Amino acid sequence: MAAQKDGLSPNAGVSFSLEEFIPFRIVSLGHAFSRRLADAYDDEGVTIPEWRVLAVIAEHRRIAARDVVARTPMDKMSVSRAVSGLEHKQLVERAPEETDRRVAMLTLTSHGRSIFRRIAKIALDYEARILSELTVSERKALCTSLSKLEVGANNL
Amino acid sequence: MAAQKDGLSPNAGVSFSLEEFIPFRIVSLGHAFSRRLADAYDDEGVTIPEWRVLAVIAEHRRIAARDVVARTPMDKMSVSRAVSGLEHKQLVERAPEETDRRVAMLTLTSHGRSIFRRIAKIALDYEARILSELTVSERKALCTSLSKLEVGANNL
DNA sequence: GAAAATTAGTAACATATGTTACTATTCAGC
DNA sequence: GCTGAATAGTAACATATGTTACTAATTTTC
Repeated sequence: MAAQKDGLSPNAGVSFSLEEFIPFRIVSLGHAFSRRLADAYDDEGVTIPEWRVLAVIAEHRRIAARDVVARTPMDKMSVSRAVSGLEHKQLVERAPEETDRRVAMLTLTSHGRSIFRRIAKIALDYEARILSELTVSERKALCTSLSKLEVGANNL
Repeated sequence: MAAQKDGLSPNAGVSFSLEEFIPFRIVSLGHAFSRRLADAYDDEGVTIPEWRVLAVIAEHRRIAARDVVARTPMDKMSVSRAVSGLEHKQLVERAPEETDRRVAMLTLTSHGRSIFRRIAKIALDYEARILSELTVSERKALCTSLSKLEVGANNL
């Protein structure tokens, strides 16, 4: 199991195992979550980026697209596309801002709110189920570690 | 900060904050890692899926494409494409298996090994830097929590 | 207060990724 | 040992995502 260090080893001098590489494990875990949650989105006819935008608008009630960009890892093009899709499905409304006509404030329609609630319910249930595998102290440790990693990921 | 529970709240009855939703935080963290590590791949002219395949071959010395599929969250088409790319760049060689001519065994060329070592070095350095933000016990707890979540993500 | 720089958002293009269906080969059952 | 199911891998297509460059509105600077 220990890595060979002789010159014949394909990875001579570097002991690297993808399956033990933490960033890879975290990315893979994220994929697994996404795949699982996709069922909930699909059932409601909503894509992943659309769901994210929906959730951010729901949380803030009224928010400009650029502020959605600031609160997610999505770029402004993804947000633009997601908003168009949501508007088409009549889940979101754009209200041009009088004081700055470049920005449009986004709000949910009542249909948008009910879709949001249905997906959020499923998402929270799923989160609760997977977290229930952890002890309370493990859960707390995970949260603080995630916070530290979030900071470090972008600054180190 | 507490969610309103009256009927006027856009998320009445559901207290959901995307930024606090653990699966979302893990996906976002994965994106941040990928973005950071992409610099190392780009410098060597290798894509993310190609790097993953490279790493798995390096670890096993000699492995069939289907077994790469089994060891990563990639589907067989992604692996097929990555292998083609790596073969084109002469980082990987395919050797048709005599006992079953459907499968081709993959090995690294010496050039492939040196590229692998360079990227692995950068990746391990990056991992070490971000993990250095955690205490030893936090690191251990993270590993066990990740293992539990990996199991739960696909089964719950 | 006009010209230059900045910002919000989108269009158009290129690239990447997922999906379906196919070929070639091997395996299983009879 | 022949027929039907299974497997490894890929081609061709559809969809999604990232990138660049643009428009329109606003702010800044002189």
